[in-house]
Amino acid sequence: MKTEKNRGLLSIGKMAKVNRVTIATLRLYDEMGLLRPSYIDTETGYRYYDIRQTSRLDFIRYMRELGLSLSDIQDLLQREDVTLIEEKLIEKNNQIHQQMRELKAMHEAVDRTIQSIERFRKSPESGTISLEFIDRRYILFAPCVSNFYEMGIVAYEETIQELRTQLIERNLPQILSYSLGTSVTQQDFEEERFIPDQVFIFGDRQLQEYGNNIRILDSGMYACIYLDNFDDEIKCAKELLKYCRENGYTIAGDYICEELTEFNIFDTRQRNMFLRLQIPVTFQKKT
Amino acid sequence: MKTEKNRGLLSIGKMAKVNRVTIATLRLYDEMGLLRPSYIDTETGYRYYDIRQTSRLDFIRYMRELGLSLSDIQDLLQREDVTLIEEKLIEKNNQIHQQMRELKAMHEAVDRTIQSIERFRKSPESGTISLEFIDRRYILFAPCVSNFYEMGIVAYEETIQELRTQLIERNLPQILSYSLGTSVTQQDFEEERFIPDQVFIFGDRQLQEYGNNIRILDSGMYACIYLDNFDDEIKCAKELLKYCRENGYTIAGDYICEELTEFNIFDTRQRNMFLRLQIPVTFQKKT
DNA sequence: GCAAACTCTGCTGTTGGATGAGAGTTTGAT
DNA sequence: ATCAAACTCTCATCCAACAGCAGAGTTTGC
Repeated sequence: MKTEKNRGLLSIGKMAKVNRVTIATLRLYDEMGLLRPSYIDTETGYRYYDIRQTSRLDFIRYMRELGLSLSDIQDLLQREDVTLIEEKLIEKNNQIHQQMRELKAMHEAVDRTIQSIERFRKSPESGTISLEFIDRRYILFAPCVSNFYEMGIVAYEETIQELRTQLIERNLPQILSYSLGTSVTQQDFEEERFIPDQVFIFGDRQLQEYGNNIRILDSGMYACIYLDNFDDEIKCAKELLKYCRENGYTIAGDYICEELTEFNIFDTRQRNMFLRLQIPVTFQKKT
Repeated sequence: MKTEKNRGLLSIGKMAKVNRVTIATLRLYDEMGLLRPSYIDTETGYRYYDIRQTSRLDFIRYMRELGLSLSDIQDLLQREDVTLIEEKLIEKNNQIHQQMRELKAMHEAVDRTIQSIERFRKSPESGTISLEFIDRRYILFAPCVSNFYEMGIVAYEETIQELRTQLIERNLPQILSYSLGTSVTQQDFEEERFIPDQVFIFGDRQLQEYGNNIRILDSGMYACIYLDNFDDEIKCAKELLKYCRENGYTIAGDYICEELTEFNIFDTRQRNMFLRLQIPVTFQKKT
């Protein structure tokens, strides 16, 4: 009934429509003291807003977009200090830079995972032996704390924990977005002693920035064998070694087991992996 | 008391520590069926996990980082379909690109706001007349729907709504991060008729990509007067016109009122603005 | 054998709203 | 003036993804 006091003012619904917010939001802001309606009908409790209050609402939404909480905003509004706002903005700009870096890292991690899936899908049949040129690789390694060839998969998982710790220390994305590898020293391998030396992840050039425990696997020809079962590793590795000897290849470095984990999530009993065992080799040049 | 069944398994606390999650999180995942403990003691209800379950937990956390909800993840896990996961990852990569763009836009918006505050802080005293070179500016405009010189500030706010609509249509950041302006056509202005022609925001080059309602304000010399009160605009504009005439400047385009809004948030009764009125001028070249 | 550390269930709290019930109010068309 | 439609009020509940607590029971290590 009152048409005197709210002349030129907007009902909550109109205010909401004009500013593209919901009525609930306006009520919340009122309750929190962020944006009090210009006039409230004391009898009906109806809220009426002044169109000029849009600027304050703008401010609130802008600060929200910048990631400030409503109570932070309330604080800013109460203090009426532009310098403080400027500080928040500058801080926000730094945050944005940080977020951009994180986003980039995430992007790379996702790419790696996609590649890994593709590769898994297209890897050759189990038992296939091949001779491949493999480009230089950068790895982040940890020494093996237990012999998982003897102690089984649980020991392997424990060993990986150490690697995980290193990833966390370096603020790197978690293990799932990398492929894993283990090595046996050349000497042990040639004498057919399967003693794990290192466990590692394969990264890219940028890994070099992360200081310790980084190693480069040189580019070159590798004798490889593919298999899909952790349990057959030693058998296949020996087969590969025999193959190298029969063909007169010279072993040129540590034995490597590369693990494309795919997603070992559907069966908790066993890692569902695909392995590519690798022996770096060189050849007698024909002179 | 039971030490048979949980041999080699981890209590919830150890599992939490190893994976750097909280106990509460593990309990939640159990409840939701995302990660059921390997063994539960039926008498005590104690949960025991297998170290191999870390891989599943890894997956959950990886997907969480990618922004999937727990129920989405549950879905993925139940379907056991790697293709689906790959799709999600590709989708996520697109999202990341989008986010990067948004972040960049936000960064620019924040920068603009900071600049605006700085400028406000350092603007000269009210009433100051100056002659300035102003560089080319890009504006996004809307025609004025009402004469706010006659109808007052409420009409002005209504006019701005139209501009706001355009910003939203173009997915541009909200009004607060731009400075506003209004114009009067050269002819009207010279004949001292204050009829608003356009209302607009000042943007940057990129604005050109946004199609319609974009206009360029040419670079050149402008006669300017600063003031801090909306109500004095016409008075000051006339003064500025008089000044131009007395000095023999030739008016070379539309009259512009640039509004540095600062933050008009602390006093809801009135926009707390700082205005720079501008008349583009040219001079008789001395020959 | 005993204390310390751990774990259980069930509850509440968090943020920034969304949604809904049930009652009352305003608006616009007749 | 009337009546329905549209609007608004308060109060309550719900969301996601946990965090934290209380009070009771359990395991561990010395």
